[in-house]
Amino acid sequence: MDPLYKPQGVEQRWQQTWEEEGLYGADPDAPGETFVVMHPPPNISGSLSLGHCLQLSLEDTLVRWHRMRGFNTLFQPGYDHAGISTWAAIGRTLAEEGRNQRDLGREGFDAYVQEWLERYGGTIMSQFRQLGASLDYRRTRFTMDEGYYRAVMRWFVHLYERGFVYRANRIVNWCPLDQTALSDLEVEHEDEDDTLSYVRYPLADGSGAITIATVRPATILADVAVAVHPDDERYREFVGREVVVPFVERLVPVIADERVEREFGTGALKITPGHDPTDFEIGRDHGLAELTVIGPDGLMSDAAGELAGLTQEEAGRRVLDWASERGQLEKREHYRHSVGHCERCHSRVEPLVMPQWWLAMEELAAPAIASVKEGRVRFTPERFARVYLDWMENVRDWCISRQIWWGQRIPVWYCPDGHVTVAETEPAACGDCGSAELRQEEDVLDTWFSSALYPFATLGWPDETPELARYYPGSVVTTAREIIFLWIARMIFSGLELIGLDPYSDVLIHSTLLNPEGKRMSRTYGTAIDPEEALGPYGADATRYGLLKVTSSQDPRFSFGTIEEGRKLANKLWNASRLLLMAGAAEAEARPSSVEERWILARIDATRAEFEADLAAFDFAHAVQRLYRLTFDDFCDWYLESIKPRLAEEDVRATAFAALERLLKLLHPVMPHVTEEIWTNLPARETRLIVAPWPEPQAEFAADLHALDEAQTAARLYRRSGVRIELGGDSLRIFEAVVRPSGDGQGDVEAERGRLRKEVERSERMLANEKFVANAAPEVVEGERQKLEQYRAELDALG
RNA sequence: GGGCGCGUAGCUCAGCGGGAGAGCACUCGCUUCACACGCGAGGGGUCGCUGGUUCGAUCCCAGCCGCGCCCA
Repeated sequence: MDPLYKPQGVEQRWQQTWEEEGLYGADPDAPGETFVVMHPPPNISGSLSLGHCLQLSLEDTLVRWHRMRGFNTLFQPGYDHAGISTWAAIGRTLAEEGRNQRDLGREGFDAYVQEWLERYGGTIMSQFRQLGASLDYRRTRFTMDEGYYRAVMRWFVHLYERGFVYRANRIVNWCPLDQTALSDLEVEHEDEDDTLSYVRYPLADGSGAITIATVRPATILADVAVAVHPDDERYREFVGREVVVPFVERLVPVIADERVEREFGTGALKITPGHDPTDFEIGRDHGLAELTVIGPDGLMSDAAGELAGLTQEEAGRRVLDWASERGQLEKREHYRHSVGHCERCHSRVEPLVMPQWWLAMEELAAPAIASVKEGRVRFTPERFARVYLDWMENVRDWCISRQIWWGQRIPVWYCPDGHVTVAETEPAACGDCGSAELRQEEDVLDTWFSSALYPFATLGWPDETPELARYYPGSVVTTAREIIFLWIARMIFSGLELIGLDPYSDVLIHSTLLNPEGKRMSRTYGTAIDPEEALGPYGADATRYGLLKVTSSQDPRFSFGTIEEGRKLANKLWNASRLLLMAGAAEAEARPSSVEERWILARIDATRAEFEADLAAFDFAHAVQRLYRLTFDDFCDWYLESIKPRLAEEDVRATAFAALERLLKLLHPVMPHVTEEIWTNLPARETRLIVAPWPEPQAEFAADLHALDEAQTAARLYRRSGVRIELGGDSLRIFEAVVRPSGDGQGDVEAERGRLRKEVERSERMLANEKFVANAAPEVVEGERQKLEQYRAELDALG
């Protein structure tokens, strides 16, 4: 064994061995309580980031821990077709060649994306393996594979038959670049500088005018009303009268509606149901027409008459010029407001009225709200339950159709007579008229529509497979904050709707890793750190440790510091093991004959209990910190140093190996490779650590948990000042073995006395405060009294 | 506009009512027979600011000031 532990090579060897020996495999026929983690399937449109590694590290720690505890574990891998994301990514690649997706044709695009899939899909799975993630790779699923596709079709038809899916002409978020509708959740709001134009709309009878403020003057062409707040005194007399829309000179009514913000602009709002979501709702309630003057390409449409074909900016200028010439442009002012953008291509989203497929949410949401309210699904940290509930309780219908070619095609067929047939597979004839001339709906489904089925579609649903029976519902799902609505909420309601059970009991929202500058890691902005930068030089174990160490804060800035700490821990373990192995073989059996041996066994067991509690609470940062302290302080600094003089005794070595085995077991879920490598070097070791049983509680040595206190106190004093306090028996022996004191032990006694006198004074002052003694908790006062006694005793010991 | 989180040592972060902590970095000492990628010691902080509650506040409350995120 080399004095320096080098993870390179070792890690890969174990990853291969574990997988080849089938130790990652989930067996539905095997015994044991189940523990299931469905790893959120990454998009095939990219490679992994360190953020993914963090997520994978905490999942794998939980999975390995449960596997060792004898659970029947399934750690499910897969990847996501990621509809618009992949569509946009491929679009960017094609654009460099001067082409676009639609140039390829629908089949050509499918072929192109297959290549893409093999390339990125392969990279992703090899990155999973490189981190030591013990996923059952044989079960890798893809959200567009044949079985999964069938599940999505069943889901759609089910919802259609329940009356939840419907097609309607409503306002949608339209991405003019990707040429598709988006759901509300796929729109990013960003603040932008704009100009607010105040335009006068004359009353039809010429008796005055009403001024509105708009940032989109081009849409004036599609105005169908002006609205004011019903309680707004300024405009009360205008309600019910007609005004003339500038440029198009159309007569439209002035209406009253409570949704108008009185404080915005002049308090009068132009109503354009065809191009604004709020106006759309107001329009529907007032029975107004839905005129559109902007086309799917974001340019002015034919309906814009002489302005057809112009950009909105140019059209807006023309409209304002028109108003200005007639004295109807009152003023223009700077205005900063939030504008919707496509989250994938960042184009400005165009609200347009068009037919799309929708999922009615209210009835589906109700049981999913109850699951969280009643604690069947728990969020960690708890506050995210509130975030989930706030959204679910106000959830709006979900636009599920997309006008791209990548995704599950909506299973709806139309005949020439306009009849609609909905079926899981292509029907032979129209369900209404029997016509064989069927044309399938061109649209595909929102990628999240299929992701919603992940916890059971991966297990073979809608077939009744052994996997489905065994591994649904699952246990824990972990994800980033922004995925709560997109995925978590949808998995819960779809699981409840189709199977009647929540998909998991725990939702763990993990921290979002920032780059060292405090910016979000993003591959497109070049602010991401490639996992290879950590995995290459430090190895997977150190990377896992370092990432877990930092999961207690919400948005930690990435630094190599904690990974370096992990590397040190691996190296320390390695060398501690070398010490024991070089001392000679012995069977691993706890046969403690001295207090420090009983003490380390007690310390390991106490840490085991605390570590278990930490993991149960998903507190990985503290869990990992405990292992570091146990290894460095307890095991190496005190235990190994104190038994060194007796390592020739076989019983001492036997106990040491037993202790080391327990230590390795505790560390394995966090640092699987180095622990397995050491394990395999231990004498007479035949099993694999990955499937070795988790340590049972060991209470028989608990009485000695504090047995080294005296020696440790003496060591602190001696190391600080050179002063030796009188020790006897075991404490003296351990002190001398660990500290190896030299010199006369006189040291700076006077300085120590001074330090202790100060402590005594502080303590006495506190206890002399009647209000403290009267008001503080009794145990606090008692604690202070004991400290005072301790200081006085130490002062006496110095003579 | 609504909501949430975070400001603690040079850096990354713990602590969250009773004497300010860790790792890294820095200074000093030590080649000591597992590890010098080691061991030991040390310097370094008005715990963002201002009020309040309390015998006692980094911790609780309120208001500011910065940073970040989510929703609309």
